[in-house]
Amino acid sequence: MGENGVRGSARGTREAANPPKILLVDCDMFYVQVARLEDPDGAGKEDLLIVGGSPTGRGVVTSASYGVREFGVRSGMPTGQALGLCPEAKVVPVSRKACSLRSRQVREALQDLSPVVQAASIDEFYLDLSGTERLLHQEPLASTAGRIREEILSRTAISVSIGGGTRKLIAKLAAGTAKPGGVRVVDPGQEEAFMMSFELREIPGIGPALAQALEKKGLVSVEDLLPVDRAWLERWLGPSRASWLWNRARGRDSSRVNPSESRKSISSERTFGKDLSDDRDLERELLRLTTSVGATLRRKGLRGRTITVKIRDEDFRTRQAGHTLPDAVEADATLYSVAQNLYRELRRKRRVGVRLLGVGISSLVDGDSPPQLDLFGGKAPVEPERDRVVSRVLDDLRDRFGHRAILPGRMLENRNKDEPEIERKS
DNA sequence: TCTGGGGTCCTAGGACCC
DNA sequence: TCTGGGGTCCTAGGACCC
Repeated sequence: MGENGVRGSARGTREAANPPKILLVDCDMFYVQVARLEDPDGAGKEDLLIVGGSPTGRGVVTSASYGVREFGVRSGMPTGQALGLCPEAKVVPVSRKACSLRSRQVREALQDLSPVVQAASIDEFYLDLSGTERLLHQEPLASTAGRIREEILSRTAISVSIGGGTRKLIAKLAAGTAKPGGVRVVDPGQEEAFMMSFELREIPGIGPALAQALEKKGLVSVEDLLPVDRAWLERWLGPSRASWLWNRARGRDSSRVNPSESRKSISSERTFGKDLSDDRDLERELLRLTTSVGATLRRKGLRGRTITVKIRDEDFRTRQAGHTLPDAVEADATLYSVAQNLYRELRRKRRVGVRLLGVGISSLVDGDSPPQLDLFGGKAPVEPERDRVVSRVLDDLRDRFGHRAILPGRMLENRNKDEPEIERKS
């Protein structure tokens, strides 16, 4: 946090001589690009393209082409509303598989070009090029960024925009001004001047809630905030949030480019086409979601201790319940028995129609790390080895015969007769 | 036209231990 | 019989991001 006393520190002195060189590589309307690349004759030929959920159901826009954005369409907007603004647009579904594949290709290409790469999201990557001056023969950062952009385009067919500066925050905001398909670097020392061109709500970390609270105090732009008395800010927001905001508005950000951010949680959730009330229906969905979370968990070689169930009621009120086990687990049987108890507890408290159901797992550890030992060694394991074996065998069968082939027992009764024949993958 | 799905981080209160 | 703080873990909720 406190970035203020940096001037006299070792870091400050080092930086004055050799300022950090941070880039943010941001894929332009990523989901739209991927949809076009996957279907060059269909989506590839549409100028007005929306990627997202179905307009008749409860879908929202994941990403829209620039042509569509001119009509005021934004991501997160209900697809029906988007079509109201831009009736000519074509809507196609998101292909998560294709998107993660393309994302990985971009990341791998960047890793060939830069020593330190951090994936910040599916379509954003931070690069730290500090200390590469000799390697790059003192090439200006903007030229390096331009070369990286061209290289990524030719190797992955994905167009990116790149922002650069001495801080992640500066690089991120600069990338936003470079879109689409451009490069923008803020020179060292120009950070505060650069920040002056933004409204507070454009600063990453200032969302709708804080932006609105600031606006009520008459603070809309960065310029509005700079002269504000720091002590007043602390009385209003508390010391920690005040200092965060104080620094952000000045372009100060102490976070580093960290290539090895490990995953903290895995979850799966679903909004139903129509609200569900029947517990049998809901528990069947719960089982599906749990199995999906379990499969991801095991595929990544992880186990987890905390299981969470989330319900969004028909009135959009969201409730959550969680339980932490003494040992990390991975088998569907364990996950489901905990999830079912949590689900029933939530339903006992409030029984109305359910719009969304979700299951998550956190407190993750490597699957091969030893279980927590208790001093007397006599504790029964939370999860029988047999259950783990069963889950892994089912994972393997699903891999070979498709995920519809093996459904949990309770689901078999409800299998639809007109589902496609089981396909054998090569 | 009502509001997706995948995440991260922070806060605050209570339990529990020393 | 009464009275401490500090640290850590767990839980629920909420803000925020893409």
